[in-house]
Amino acid sequence: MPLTLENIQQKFRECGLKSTPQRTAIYQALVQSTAHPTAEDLFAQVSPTYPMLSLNTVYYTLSVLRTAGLVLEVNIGHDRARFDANLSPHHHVICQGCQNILDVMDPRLNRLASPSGLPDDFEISSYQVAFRGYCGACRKSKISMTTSPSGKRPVSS
Amino acid sequence: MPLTLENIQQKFRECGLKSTPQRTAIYQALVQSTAHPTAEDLFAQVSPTYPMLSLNTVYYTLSVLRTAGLVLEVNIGHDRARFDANLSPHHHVICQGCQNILDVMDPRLNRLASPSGLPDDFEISSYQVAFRGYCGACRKSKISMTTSPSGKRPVSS
DNA sequence: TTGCTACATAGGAATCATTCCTAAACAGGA
DNA sequence: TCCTGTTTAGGAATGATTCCTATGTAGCAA
Ligand SMILES: [Mn+2]
Ligand SMILES: [Mn+2]
Ligand SMILES: [Zn+2]
Ligand SMILES: [Zn+2]
Repeated sequence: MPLTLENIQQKFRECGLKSTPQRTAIYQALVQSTAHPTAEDLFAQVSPTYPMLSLNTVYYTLSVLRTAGLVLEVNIGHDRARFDANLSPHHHVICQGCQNILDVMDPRLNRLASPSGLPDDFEISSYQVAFRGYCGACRKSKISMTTSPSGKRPVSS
Repeated sequence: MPLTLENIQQKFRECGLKSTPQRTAIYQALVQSTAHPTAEDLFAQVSPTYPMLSLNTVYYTLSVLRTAGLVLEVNIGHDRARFDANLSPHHHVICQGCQNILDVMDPRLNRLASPSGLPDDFEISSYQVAFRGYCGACRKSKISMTTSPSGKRPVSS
């Protein structure tokens, strides 16, 4: 099933969500992306089509979609919140240079045994593996960046 | 080796760090804790002994210790930064009720194979597994908390 | 022991992502 | 078509973290 407008609107109806142009555009932009964008990324992408769009609405919409279970908040580190409409179980790798986040679909990671050594009454409901490293582009430019501890984004897809 | 003052001061010297009362107290508080405290947690703990201590100094000290490799920033989610002086490789579980973070020392988790499906030029340098769930105390009180999406901390320490 | 100097501290202001507040617009059902 | 509860936009508020800067001081050398 491709992501036609009717498809999105039906998904909203199934979740009991009103279907508005802004909400549809924000969700569609997120579904089409594999970059795990921030609220501001989505705002920048949808804004040209809806010049009246408020960043506030993006935040509100994302919280609604998250509550409905259509969107996941994928935060690696404690910087800006990043979002993911890919609901299939998977993990992530973040480039410490450009901060780009890639999906890691390796099915072995979805079978990790419950960890030992926890209190008996602690109940694990989920887990996420966050890999860190450097992408090819950032590895090449890493030599010249001895000063700043956190690099800028050279390539952002 | 217990954590005497001389021990801490020697460790600072080995890293080329000046040894000040504030710095020593902050690091000592972090070493003694297993709670992965925030900067403000540490400020609250050290403040009574050093009433002139600035929260700013806590942030600066933590960044210095992190750069020196004596302290790790353990951020699960993108909320406040939390710190860890436990340098042995391990992972974490966070209670979604009280936000307490526990260490997960299961050695199996330190042997995960490099994930498949990544671009060839991506170089993984580390990874961290973050488990989520509910501790015993929060499970018991979860029934009465249908309204607030993120609960308060019932037990902290 | 004394003096120098680079680093550390404290306090205030600035930053910035996110949330709160509120009035107007509107989607969806009656 | 009308009503009502939701959604939106915009402005203000919040709060963690960083920036700026003057003063203090640890560690080294004379
Ligand atoms: Mn993803
Ligand atoms: Mn830990
Ligand atoms: Zn990169
Ligand atoms: Zn708990």
